[in-house]
Amino acid sequence: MYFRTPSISTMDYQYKEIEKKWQDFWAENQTYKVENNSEKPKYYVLDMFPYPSGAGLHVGHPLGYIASDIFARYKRLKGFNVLHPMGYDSFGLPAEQYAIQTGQHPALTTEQNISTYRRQLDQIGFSFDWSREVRTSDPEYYKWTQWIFMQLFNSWYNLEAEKAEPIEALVKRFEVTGSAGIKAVSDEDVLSFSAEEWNSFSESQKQEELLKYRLTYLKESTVNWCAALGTVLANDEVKDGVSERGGYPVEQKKMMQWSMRITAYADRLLQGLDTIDWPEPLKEMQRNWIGKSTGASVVFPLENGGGSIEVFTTRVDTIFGVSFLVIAPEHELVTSLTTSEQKEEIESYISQTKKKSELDRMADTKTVSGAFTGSYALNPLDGTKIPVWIADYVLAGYGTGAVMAVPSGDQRDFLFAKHFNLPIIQILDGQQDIEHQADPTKEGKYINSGFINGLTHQEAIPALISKLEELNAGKAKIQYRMRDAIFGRQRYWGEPVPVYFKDGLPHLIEESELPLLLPEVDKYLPTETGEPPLGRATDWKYNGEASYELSTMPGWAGSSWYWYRYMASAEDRKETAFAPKTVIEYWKDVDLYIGGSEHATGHLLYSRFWNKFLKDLGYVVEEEPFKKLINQGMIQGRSNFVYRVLDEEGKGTNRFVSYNLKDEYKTTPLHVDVNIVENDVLDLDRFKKFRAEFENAEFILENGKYVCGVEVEKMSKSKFNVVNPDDIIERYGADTLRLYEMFLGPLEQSKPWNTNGIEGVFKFLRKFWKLFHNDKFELSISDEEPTKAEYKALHKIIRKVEEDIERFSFNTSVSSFMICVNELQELKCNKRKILQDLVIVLAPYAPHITEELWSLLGNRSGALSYAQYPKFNPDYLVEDEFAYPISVNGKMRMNLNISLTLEAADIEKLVLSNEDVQKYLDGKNPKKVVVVKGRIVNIVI
RNA sequence: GCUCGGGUGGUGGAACUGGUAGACACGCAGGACUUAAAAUCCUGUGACCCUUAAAGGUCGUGCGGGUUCGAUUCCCGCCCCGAGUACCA
Repeated sequence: MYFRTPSISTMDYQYKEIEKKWQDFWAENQTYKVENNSEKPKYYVLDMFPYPSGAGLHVGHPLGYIASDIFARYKRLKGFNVLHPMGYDSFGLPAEQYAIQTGQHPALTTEQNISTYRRQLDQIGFSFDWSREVRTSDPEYYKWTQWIFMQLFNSWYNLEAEKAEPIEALVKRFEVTGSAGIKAVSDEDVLSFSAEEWNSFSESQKQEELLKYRLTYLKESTVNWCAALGTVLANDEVKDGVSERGGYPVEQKKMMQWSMRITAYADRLLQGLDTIDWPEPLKEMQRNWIGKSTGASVVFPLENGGGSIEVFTTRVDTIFGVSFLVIAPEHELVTSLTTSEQKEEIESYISQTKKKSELDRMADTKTVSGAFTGSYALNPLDGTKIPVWIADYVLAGYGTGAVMAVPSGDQRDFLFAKHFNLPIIQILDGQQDIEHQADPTKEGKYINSGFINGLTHQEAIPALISKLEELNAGKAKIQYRMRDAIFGRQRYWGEPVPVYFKDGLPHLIEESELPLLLPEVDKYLPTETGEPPLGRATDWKYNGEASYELSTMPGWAGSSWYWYRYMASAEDRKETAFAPKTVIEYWKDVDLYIGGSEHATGHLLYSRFWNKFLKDLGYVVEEEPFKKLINQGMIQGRSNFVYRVLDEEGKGTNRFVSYNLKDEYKTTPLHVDVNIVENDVLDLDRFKKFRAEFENAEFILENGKYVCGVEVEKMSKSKFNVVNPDDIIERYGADTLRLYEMFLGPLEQSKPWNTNGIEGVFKFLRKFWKLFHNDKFELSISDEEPTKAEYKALHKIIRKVEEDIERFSFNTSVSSFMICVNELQELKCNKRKILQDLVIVLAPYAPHITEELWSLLGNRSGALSYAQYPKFNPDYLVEDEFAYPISVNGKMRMNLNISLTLEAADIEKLVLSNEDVQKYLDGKNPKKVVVVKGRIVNIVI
C-alpha cells in the first residue's frame, strides 16, 4: 500500500489547483513543442483558426477544438509525431468597424481580443504547439501572403500541361511563335499576333496583353458592391442578395478589380473531390458551386445579317424545337436588336427589371415577363426564322447570357411560350402531355427535327455536334457556374496588395521589398474622392512617386495557405521561404481538419485552389491539402423564459408564474439569463438581482419551485443565453467541460447547449478520483495482481476508446468511461496495473486529472502525454459462457446460459429440451430453429 | 422545386456488418446517512393491461407497405424537422 500525505491528494478532487498546476507545467516545459525531424510517423491535426472577435469564446467555439485535441493527444499516445497548432485569422471587418466608431487602431483591438482568446484557450488545456502560432495580420506572416500573390501574378495556366507555369514561359512562346497554338485560361478578348508583331509591341502593350493571362489580374468586371460596408464582396460573401456580414444590400456595379483566375482550376477542383475524405454534403456544395455542365455552344445568325447570338445549351438535340431566343435584359446586343416599333416596350421592360432588387427577382420566379425586340435570328441548321426576346429569367452572368428556348422540353420556356402565345414544337415521339407542361424526356425518336428524325438521343448529339462544327455554327462546350473570384476589398484592415501603378498598368514591387506594410491613416474611412482608406496614407508611394494599389486583400487571402506556415518552426521562419522545402516534404498535408461547414464554398475552395497552384510551381507536394475533414455541429443557445403576469389592462405586473401554471394567467414571456437558471429551475434570489425592477418580484411557484420555459435559439447576448466556458470551468473545471462537450452527442450534429447533464460528468470524474484514494482521500494504491474481472473492465475500455476515436465517436467513449469506472468501483479496484493504464486511456479526454494521478502514481511528470497507449489483449474478454437470448417467432422470451464451445446443433438440442422453452412450444414441433453462435437462438413455431 | 442530413422514453443520447431496443447520463420518485441541509450511497423509472405479490401479457424506434426465422438497421411509398442551393439554359 502506498500512502501519501499532505498536498492536493488528501482532499476530494480539487480541479482548480490541479488544472492550474498542469497548465503551468506544460507551458514551462514546452510539453507540446513539436520537432520537424522525427523517427515517428507524422500526423497533422488542424483546426480552422478563429477570427478573434471582441465577444470572446462562448461554449460553442471550443467544441471542434476539444475533439481535435483529443484526437491529437490520442495519436501521440499511439506513437505519432503530431503537429497540432493554433493561430488567429486576425484581419477582418469587425475590428475595422470598431475602429471606424472609436478611432482605435484595429491592430490594438485585435491584440486585445487575441489575448482574451489565448487566456480562454489555455484554460481548456489544449495541447497546441504555441511556438508555431500564426496571425494573418502580422507582417511577418502577410509578407508571404503577398509573396504568393506575386507568384500568381507571375503565372499563367497552360491547358496543355494542365498546370500553372511562370509567365516568362508564355513570353518566350510569344517571342518565338506568337499567340498561335497557345492553349491558356485567359480573358476572352486576347489578341492574335505573330512573333514579329509581339516583338514590335511596346512594353505597355505587352503588359496589357499579359494581364489577360495572369492568374491574378486586374479587370473591369461586374462586382457585388456593398455601399454600407464600402467594399466589393465575393460571391460567397453574398447570401440572398445581401451581405453575409451585417445583412446590408448589395448591388451590381462595374469596377476595375483584382480577380483570381480560380476558373482555371475548375476541373481539378471538381476531380479532386473524389480523392478526399470529406463529408458528402460538403463535397456536394462544392460540386454545385463549381457547377460543371456539358453541352454545346450554338451560334444563331441574325436575320438581317451582321452578327449573331451565341447560346449555351445542354440539350443541343432539341435545337429543332427552338421557337424563340431569349437574351438577358443586360445583354450587349439588346440595343442593336431592338427595332424602332419595339423600342418603347423594350425600354419600359428594362427599367422595370432594374427597379426590381436582386432579392425580388429571385423570390419571384412564378410570374412570366419579357419583351419582344422585333428582330429575328435564324436556326443555323434549317434557317427557320426565330424571334428574339428579352426576359429576366435569363441571367447575364451565366453562359453567354442568351438561351435557345424549347417550350416542349423546358418548363420555363413552356410557360413563356404559353404566356406570349409562341409555338410549342414536339421533337420527340416520347414527349407526353406537352399541351399542359414541358416534358424534358430523352426517350423515344426525334420528330419534326430535320436530319436527326428517327434517331435516338444517344445518336443525335454527336451527329449534331459534327454538323454544327462543319457549318462553323457551334461546338461541344463545357460550362462552369463558378466565376473568377474578386480579390480586392476597399477596406483598411487587410493585406496591402504588393503592386504599384506605372502608366496605368500594375507592376509588382521587388520581392526584397516585402512585406509591404500597412500604412497609418488618420481615419478608417474612404477618402473624400471615394478612394479606399489607404488613399488617406500620406507619402505612401512606391519609390516616392508611383501610386500603390489602394485596395487590400479579402479575408480569405491569409487563410488560404496558413497550414503551411504552421509547418515552419520558429527557427525555420528566419529562412527565406514560407516553410522550408524539407519540412513541407515531411508534413506534406493535413491528416485531419476540423471546422464548421459554413466555409464550404469560401475558405475550403480557395485553399484548395491556392494549394494546387503552389503545387504546380513546385512549392508544395500534395494536390489536396486536407485529406480528411470533419464538420463539427453548431452549438445553439438554449433560452430560458419567465412569465410575467399581466393585470386586467394588459400591463405587466411584478408577479411571475411558474411554467406549468402560466396558462391560468395572462402572461408575457421574458428572456431570463440562463446563468441564473439550473435544470430549468430559477434561482429566485439571483433573479431579484438580475435587474433592479425585479427586486421586489413575487413568484407563483409549483412544488415550491419556479420552473422556466425553454426555447432553442441562436446564442446571443440579447437573448441572455450565452454560456461562457470560463464560468463552466470556474464551477466544474476544464476536464469536466471537455468531457461534457463530447458527451452532449455526436460531434457532427448541431445541438443546443444544455447544462442539465453536466453534473453527471463531474460526478464521474470525482468517482474516478476516488478509485485512487481511500475514504480519507489519502492515495491508496495496491500492487496486487488484478482479478480477471478487473482486467476485463480495463481491456473493454482500451478497445472501445480506440474504436470510438478512430471513427470520431467521442460521445460514446465518455459513456464507456463511466461504465468502466462504475465497474471498477463495484469491484473496489485500486490496483496499479489497472489504474495506470486507465489513466493513459482517459488522458486525451481529461488531460489535467490524469496528469495529476499519473504523477501521484509515481511516474515522471509530463511523460503522460508521450506514454504508450496500452495494448489491447482480447484474451481478457474471452468468455466461456454466453447468455443466449432465446426468441420465439422473433420475440425475445428469455436468456439461457450456454457454453460458447457448443456448436449450433448442440445448442439447438439444449435449448429445445429446456423446460421454459417447452412451455412456449406447447407440445408442438418447431418449424425451424435458427442458431447464430454467440448471438441468438430463434425458434419458429 | 432540387440536393444532403435527421425523426428512438419526460430530456441528451446508445444499439458499429440485420440478431436481447432504450446502454450511459440527466430529470423524477422512494429510501439510507444527518439535528438539518449539502454531498454521498442504494432502489425504481418506455406505455398500457393483469396481479395481493411473484410472475406474466400486449404495444412500442415519424406513418403505411414489403423482404426476412428476425428490421431502429435493407427496399418501396408518404409525412414532418433542419441545412445548403435556387430561373444555371
